[in-house]
Amino acid sequence: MGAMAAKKRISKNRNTPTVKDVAEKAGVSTATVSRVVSGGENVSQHLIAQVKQAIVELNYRPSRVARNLRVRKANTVGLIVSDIQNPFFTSIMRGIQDTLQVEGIVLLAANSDEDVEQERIHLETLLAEDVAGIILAPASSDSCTYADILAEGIGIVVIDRNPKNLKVDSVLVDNVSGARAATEHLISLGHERIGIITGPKHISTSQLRLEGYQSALQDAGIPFDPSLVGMGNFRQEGGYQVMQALCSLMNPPTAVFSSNNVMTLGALQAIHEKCLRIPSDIALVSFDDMPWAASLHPPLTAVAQPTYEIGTAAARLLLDRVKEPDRPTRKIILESQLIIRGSTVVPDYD
Amino acid sequence: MGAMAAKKRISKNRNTPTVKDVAEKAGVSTATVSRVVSGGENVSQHLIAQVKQAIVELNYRPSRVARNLRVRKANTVGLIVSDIQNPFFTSIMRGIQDTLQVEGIVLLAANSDEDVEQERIHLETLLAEDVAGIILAPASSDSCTYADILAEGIGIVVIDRNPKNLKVDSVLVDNVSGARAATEHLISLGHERIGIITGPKHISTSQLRLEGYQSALQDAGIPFDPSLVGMGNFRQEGGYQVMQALCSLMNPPTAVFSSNNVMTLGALQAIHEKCLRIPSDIALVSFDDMPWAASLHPPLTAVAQPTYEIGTAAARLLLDRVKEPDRPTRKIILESQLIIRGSTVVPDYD
DNA sequence: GTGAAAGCGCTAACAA
DNA sequence: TTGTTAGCGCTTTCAC
Repeated sequence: MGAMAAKKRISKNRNTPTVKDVAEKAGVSTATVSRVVSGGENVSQHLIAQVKQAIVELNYRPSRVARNLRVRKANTVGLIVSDIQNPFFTSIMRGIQDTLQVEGIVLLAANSDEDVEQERIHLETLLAEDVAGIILAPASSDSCTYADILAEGIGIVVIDRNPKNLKVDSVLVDNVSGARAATEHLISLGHERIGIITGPKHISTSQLRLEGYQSALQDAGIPFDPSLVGMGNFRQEGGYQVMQALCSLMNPPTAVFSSNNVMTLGALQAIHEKCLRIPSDIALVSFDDMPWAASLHPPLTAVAQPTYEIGTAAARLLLDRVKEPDRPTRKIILESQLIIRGSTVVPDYD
Repeated sequence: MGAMAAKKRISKNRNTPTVKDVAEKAGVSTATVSRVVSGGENVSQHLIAQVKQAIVELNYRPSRVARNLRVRKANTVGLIVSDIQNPFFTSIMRGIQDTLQVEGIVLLAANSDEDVEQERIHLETLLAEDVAGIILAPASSDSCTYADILAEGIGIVVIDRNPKNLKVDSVLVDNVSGARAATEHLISLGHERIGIITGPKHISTSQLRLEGYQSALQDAGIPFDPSLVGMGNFRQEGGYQVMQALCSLMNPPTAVFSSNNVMTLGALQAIHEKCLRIPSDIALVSFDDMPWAASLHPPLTAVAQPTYEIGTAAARLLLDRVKEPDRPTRKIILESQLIIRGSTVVPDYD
């Protein structure tokens, strides 16, 4: 009975105490410990104090995974993006984390590298990991790819891209109108030969941005010239190569719309190498506003996407879905915003 | 016995099948199912086939969390960085993920925002989440902050920064020599008034980079001028403000060393606003090489850190530590590399 | 108000 | 080779 009894009673080899240890130390049952941990409803003040002390003394920390197993409820959410290094996605991730943290949910982050096979592996892993739900920037536009995942009955929300016919919650940006705004801006400045650096055909955002570009041209009565369209790969080299090609045209464009942020970096390199001046020799607009855009010389005109909000909205949709699995699916479309800077317009000095 | 018996036997309300369901369907015990799932040792071909078929038919997927609970072994690792949006950290994260994925380990990523309190919350969460280990870019240089975490007996490796007297594995970059190389480079170009934008005093990398800067000056016999030292906050505005201040000096520097990538973005803005030319009016070197560095005009001279390797090394250290908790701690110091571009040197056109 | 006991999905002795 | 059983750490009826 001596409180000083030199009893080192730690369950198992690992030295982390369990409910059992706490119960023993406090002289109560594990049920009581559990009650105290979860708020102390229906427990006498007396025992609460006793248990709390034992908890402190043992430095007890309840295992969430054991709890989750018991209550059949996960507190993890999975995220799969195509490029974790792209500021577009990290900002989204930030929004997701901030929203989930409030609910005590942690994020398992994975990277598909735009590769359907990798994506599939990660999806499997996350399912096996018993996540509460998954937020996904799909690498494939083919909804069949995700058919069996959906059959799994797990909450899923797609962001940025939306595979056709996929019946899930989604958070998207109005790519068409964003691209149209960018193109119209160039047209309003008097440009008529406007190039575009597009992304891979199979990615919906590429298609939609091209669509916006084309519709702006059409509305302005400017004929569409296929030679001004260069397909990049959403990577830096892609932007570089396409821009080089555009500049080498017999009749090069006077302005270019780059439909993704990292391709813009490549495009800039090509422009600098050719010693062209922005915007006088060539004007440039980019889809995606990035932290470095304002630090360029001249600063970059860009279509800003509400990245952080995409993240918070997606997280919220997922939480709702988990709570209410049978609710009708929702599609949230956020607006982009054209931010005009020096890469298209020479600033007035009055 | 009819295979067509319309028995919908799914355990629990959630419709995901368990070992039990598979066992029942295959007409074997759960133990056999478990054996088949884990490789099929000591199971007859006959039953293996039977079980596998049941698994496919039910679309069974073993719960890793249940498994982990049973075998007392986690397959998650936690990562806490101070800014998940900083390319420096995303690249590290990439290295970590690529290394862990091979071992079937998934990453729980969290963001401390350079805030000790947030960091503490995340540490607690990760511990409760029963992670196998934690990779941490510490927000505090005070090792006391982490004392009780270490007492937890969990594997932990720190990256980028190293709190004094903290006995854990670490992966660091040689900040002093990196900063010295940058400064020496400027000196070799004939600069004598060299400014520096430092980070917060309490972050070790700030101190060390300042140290490298000072030692280079000293070696060159250039007196240290405190008015040329401006303390930023490792954020963009910080770099902007410090650069503005430096440029407004009676006798402004002819070159500046910015000791962190995002502050460099702010510095660039300030330089452009003042319509100064790089490198003729002011030369600029940055610690951290970033994807956009080569796309600037002129491209940015920078001290490149082996970010991806930091990640892989940290992951490897952690895996080793988990396997062998009592091994002596190791400190890995990686070299940085000065990449000379146009922001310090006008390229030759021969 | 409190405890005993069952069980979440899984694995690992131990028996057979 | 296969099944029975106990138990990982936790919560939650159900008795008392």
